[in-house]
Amino acid sequence: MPAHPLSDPSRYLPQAIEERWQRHWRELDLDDTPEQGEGEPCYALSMFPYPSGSLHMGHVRNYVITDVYARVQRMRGRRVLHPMGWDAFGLPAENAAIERGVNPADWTEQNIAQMRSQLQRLGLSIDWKREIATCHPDYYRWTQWLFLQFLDAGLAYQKEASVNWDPIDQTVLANEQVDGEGRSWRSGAKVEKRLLRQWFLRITAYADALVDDLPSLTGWPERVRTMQANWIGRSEGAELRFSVVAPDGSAVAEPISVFTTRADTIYGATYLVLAPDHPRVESLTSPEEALAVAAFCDLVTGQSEQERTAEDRPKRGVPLGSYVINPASGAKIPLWIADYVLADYGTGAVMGVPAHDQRDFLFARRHELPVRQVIIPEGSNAEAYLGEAWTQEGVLIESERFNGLSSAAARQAITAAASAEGWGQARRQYRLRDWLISRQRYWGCPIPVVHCPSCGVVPVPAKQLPVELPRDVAFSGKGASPLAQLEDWVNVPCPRCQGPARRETDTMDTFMCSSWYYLRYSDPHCSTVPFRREAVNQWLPVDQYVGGIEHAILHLLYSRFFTKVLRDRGLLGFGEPFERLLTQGMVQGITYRNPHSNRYVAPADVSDPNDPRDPISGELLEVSYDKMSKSKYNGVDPAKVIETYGADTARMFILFKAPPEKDLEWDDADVEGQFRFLQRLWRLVDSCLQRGLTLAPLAVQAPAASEADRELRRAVHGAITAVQADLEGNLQFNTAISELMKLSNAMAGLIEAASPGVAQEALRSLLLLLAPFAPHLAEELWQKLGGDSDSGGDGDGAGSIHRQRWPVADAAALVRDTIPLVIQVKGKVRGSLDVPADADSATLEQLALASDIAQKWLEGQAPRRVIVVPGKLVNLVP
RNA sequence: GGGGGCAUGGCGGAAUCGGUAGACGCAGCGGACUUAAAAUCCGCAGGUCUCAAGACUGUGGGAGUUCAAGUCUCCCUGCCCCCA
Repeated sequence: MPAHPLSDPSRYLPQAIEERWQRHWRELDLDDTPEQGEGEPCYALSMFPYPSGSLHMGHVRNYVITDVYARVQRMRGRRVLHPMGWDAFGLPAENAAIERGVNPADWTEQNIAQMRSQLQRLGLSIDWKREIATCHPDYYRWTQWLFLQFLDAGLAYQKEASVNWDPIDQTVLANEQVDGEGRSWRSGAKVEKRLLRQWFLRITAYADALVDDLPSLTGWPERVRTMQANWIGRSEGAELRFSVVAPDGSAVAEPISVFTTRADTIYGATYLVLAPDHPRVESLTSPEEALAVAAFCDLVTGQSEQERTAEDRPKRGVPLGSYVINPASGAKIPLWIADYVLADYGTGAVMGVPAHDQRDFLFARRHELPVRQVIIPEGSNAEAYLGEAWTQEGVLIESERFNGLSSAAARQAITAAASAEGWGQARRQYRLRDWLISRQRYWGCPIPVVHCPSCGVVPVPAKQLPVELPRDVAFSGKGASPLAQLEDWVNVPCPRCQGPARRETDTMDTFMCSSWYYLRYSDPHCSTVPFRREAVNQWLPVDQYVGGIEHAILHLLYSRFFTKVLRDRGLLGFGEPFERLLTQGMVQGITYRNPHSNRYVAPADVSDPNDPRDPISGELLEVSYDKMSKSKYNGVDPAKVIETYGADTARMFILFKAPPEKDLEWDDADVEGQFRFLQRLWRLVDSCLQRGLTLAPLAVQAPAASEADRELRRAVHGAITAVQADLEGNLQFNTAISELMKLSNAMAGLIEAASPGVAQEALRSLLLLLAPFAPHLAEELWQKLGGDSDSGGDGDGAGSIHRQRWPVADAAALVRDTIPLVIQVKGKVRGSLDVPADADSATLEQLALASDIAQKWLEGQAPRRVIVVPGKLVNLVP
């Protein structure tokens, strides 16, 4: 008769132990942040989630990675801050309000409660006493306070701007929230251009600092640094001024400036183009062209920036009827407007050099403008010119005093001449533009200013913060922001003159809220300032930040910007928020697609995974691993996995299956395999207990002498060394876990033959190494073995394995008497030989030459050359 | 088009400095236990040839440097990501 599973002590039942230990740890306040005491502070941070209501595998991966890091650091004696919070403002809450009539605040709170309890089942060592949510007034009060800091510093301003308007969500989007096809990142709608008065943060003022500090971020992936540098897009060039000839032939006082990185091509400029919304278009349009120009401007207004600048689109434009003078050659060239020139990029005007710019070339050909070649490839002649733009560097021709110069030399010479003669100067240009932060939405942080007819924009005084979101609001989903419709809330006295005034009804981009949350965790309940200087300077910069690559530009750039501004305001003692960054890969689910019907099939409906067939038509299905999503039926619910296998298996699997930065393919069979490993550990400890082996102090310490003892100690200390190496530098959890498997395999074979002291050391080390990865099982086995009775004299050690110190490898245990020496002949491995570990090169050479292997392969000849790599191999070259 | 990255068994992935390629796991195969199955335990396993011992071959393809190349250099092909 088999024993009842629950009463069978030889079975590992995670459900029976995990909740119990989680309760025990809470009672011990195990995860509290030690504000004082010994040990270096260490800040381990995961990117906080949006409280959508359900935890997905991407979250699990993110938080487990950070948790293992945090637990290892604690065991190594550091004081660790490991907090969690909620990026809680945003559109889904408001959409829920519109669709289902629930209050966004209530909806969000419910979701937070649900996700928190799901997270807690993972056994994360998070200090929940420091939990924050960006939608709570005691948090967003400080977001508003920080906004006022930006306002005071001249870094927040309002501007009438052509903005990205999302017709579905009825709101304005930042450039970063519009994808390459001109669609909203959230609704997927084609974005339109609209002219509205908006709030901006002057991130461009920090463009240089944001680029220049990138090389110092050595703990960041190269990829992310490159992406940020490209996003900022700094280029060195020149601003050149063209004087203007009005349609009636008269000179105009104000010249037009262009920015170019190719000042060397100035003699090739045969026309000049303004953006259709450039402020001078109207005044420089001749009466004859007025109708065509107005029609063209109308056409362009409806297009997104991406549409206008796409390379594969025809370059459309119309002439204004005015002319400008090429400042270098003195030639009179026509002035045009074209859709591919953007008003807010550079000066809103570009010089057209068709011979040396592909876009200009296409435009010139379409509109029959002259092409004038002024650069030739070095070593060629002018005749070699083909029917395409020559966009590379070369040597100047047809450029008067600059003929014969190289492109690089000419850029300097021409810029210097322009500067001396007053028609230009060197200039830096950025792709980055100011950050649009206004949102015409309810569920966001209100912008704390009042518009007064007599005083203008007046900041809400700090002591009146927060400007609270009113709770009772009607959500129709149409027209203006719900806040704008609340007259009671909108109408307030001006803080300065007390006259009637109106509140700002825009709320902030949620990226504002998430640009400083990592500072708040240092003292999350402080009610006098957003963060105390001593607290942030103690804990920050963040030692290890973990999150998805999708934030490589948005969140990570904004956070760096905030940090630098706050440093310059004297509020922080550092200029970069995140010292080390790990961008974890996606979790992908097995995806079955019918290539004929183009429909997805749920894995549960596929009866034989080795021969996947459509359950209806019987057609062969295509198998791939894709990002988990509802529409592909390929999602795996973390709650179900925890229910079936326990949190420890989920944690181990997710860490073992792939290196953290790589995409991870979820595979049920591999999860099963991971569960089996934990069961083997359980049985290993169980069999030790059966034989009376525990972690209780031994009365007599027998000297470790047997071969089994030496071998076991070698395995133990080899594992400690290897795991240590995997956790330093790049966090290689996958190989760390494989080392644990190797150790457990070795112990299964050796522990019975080992003496009690050595066996104890092995058990103890295995469990300590396991503790960060599978905290519940490690604790259970530790307590079963009576580990606390052997807490090594550390008074703090009692109560939990998680208060123990990380094991230290004993180098002496790794020493071997003999090692296998590889014998190569002409670089090919021909065999190996056991040799004394401490043999010197000369001895190794002699041993190798005397070996049977050498006899066989050298056929009695003396080798021409012998290479000895001590401890590794001997290569004999005949 | 520009920038960045990747390519290793049936699969996920290992392999500090150039030094025994394929650790660890999944799937597979064989065996033990069992009436049987599951679970568990033991073993095999890159490919080709061979009864075997063994030999040859092998890290996307091609060249090069080296005593020695998955690792370094150049070229090509394919895939992924970012920006256009």
